[in-house]
Amino acid sequence: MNHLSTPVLPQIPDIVISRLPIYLRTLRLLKDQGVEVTSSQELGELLGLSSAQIRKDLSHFGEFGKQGTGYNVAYLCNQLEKILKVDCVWPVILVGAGYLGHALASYTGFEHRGFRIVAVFDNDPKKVGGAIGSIIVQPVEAIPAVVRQHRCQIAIIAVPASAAQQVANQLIDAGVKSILCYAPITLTVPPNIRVEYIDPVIHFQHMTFYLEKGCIEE
Amino acid sequence: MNHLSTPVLPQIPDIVISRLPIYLRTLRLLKDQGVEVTSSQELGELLGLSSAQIRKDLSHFGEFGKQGTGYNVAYLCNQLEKILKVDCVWPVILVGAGYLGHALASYTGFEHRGFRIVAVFDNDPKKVGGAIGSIIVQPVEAIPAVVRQHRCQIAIIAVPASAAQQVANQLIDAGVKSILCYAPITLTVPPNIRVEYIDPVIHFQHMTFYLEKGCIEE
DNA sequence: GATCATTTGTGATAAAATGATCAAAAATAT
DNA sequence: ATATTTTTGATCATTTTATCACAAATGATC
Repeated sequence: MNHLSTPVLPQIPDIVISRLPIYLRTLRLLKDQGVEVTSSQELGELLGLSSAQIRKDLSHFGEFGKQGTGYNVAYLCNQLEKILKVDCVWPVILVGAGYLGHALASYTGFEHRGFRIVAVFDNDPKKVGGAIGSIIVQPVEAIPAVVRQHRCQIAIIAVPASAAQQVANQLIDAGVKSILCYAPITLTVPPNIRVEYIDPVIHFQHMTFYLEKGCIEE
Repeated sequence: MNHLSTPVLPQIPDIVISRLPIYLRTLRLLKDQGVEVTSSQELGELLGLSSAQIRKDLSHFGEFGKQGTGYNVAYLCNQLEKILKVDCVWPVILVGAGYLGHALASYTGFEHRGFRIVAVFDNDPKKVGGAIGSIIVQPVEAIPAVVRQHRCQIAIIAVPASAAQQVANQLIDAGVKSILCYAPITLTVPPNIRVEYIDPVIHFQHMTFYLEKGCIEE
């Protein structure tokens, strides 16, 4: 192998990617407020970040600003949406029709940010066939067909921790590539599958480290 | 000021703190499975982290393991719970009694991990007075009294983005020190207030960067 | 049109986090 | 008893991330 022939493609740090959606969220807010131009400094103040950080993050993808002026809000929104590939609507499936599943399936804020829950699954026969808004809850056995039909790459797991790993396996078998897991458990998945987690207790326990101890009991 | 007199207290990196709850979550799982001893390597494999990382993180707080053996699961759980101050139950208040608020208030998984939702608030008169499990929804005006009564330092915001900043202000005025915000917005708060955020769309948009584009429309 | 105040994008620098290595200790096998 | 294996905690090296600082560009002001 000739190392000279290996192309050095500029690998963008994941930590940079993880900040882009935050930038986009705030830029959309500014846009909705009618703000036409902003600066890395203003954005930084809104987000609690340094202006240099924001400029450097954006510089990985191109030059979006104008010296002396700043950034055109609508243009930068558009560019970030393209970079993140959310200039479209992605189909998402949801497993788990408990309270949390209901809350997620009923949430109207996904669509305009690039996502739509297209199907809900549960293994409880009492829940299957029930409706959440316009979506009918299906049995988990229907997952593969629905994933294929919608070419769905993203799934949400909103089942109890005890069932989460098995559900994850079924989703991966069906072809899902990314999972957002609300179950308080770390999933074991192949390296090509991306999992992100939402567990409020993790955040609480992070907070309490910095708080003065103030307990009810125990 | 004499700089020699300034004690160099070992400041523990926040990124280390943020991993401890993950360790604890998995250790509790092992404990529940009857596992008595584990190693940094086993834990690392379960969590997708290097063993060195786990050992170094723990070394900030003391020596919890035994060479050649590893870590006693129950003991390490106990120590982590002390470090994170979750060897007790913290009162938490919740603002927002929509679908999400319902899901959070009904969730039974908080208590054994150190947290209890003690009150729910909403500004919608149609929701005030209603019951979620054993908790009666109160008007937001009652926040200060309840915070004082329970010495509550932690709050959850589960209201629409448009109301979140105002709710945050009310919570901070009432004495809350840490906020878990489910509204898709970055809050502006004084430097002594800690805010953490949960927004599934941020995770989705992070995922799509790495996926092959596959859209429904737009 | 010259001057001044802003603001970007970036190379250089500093700081932080991670990973590799290893002696010492403990348990197990021989 | 001795050798072997395992595993920690510490140190050192490397990589990654964040910050600094400034030339160049832009628009506003005089």
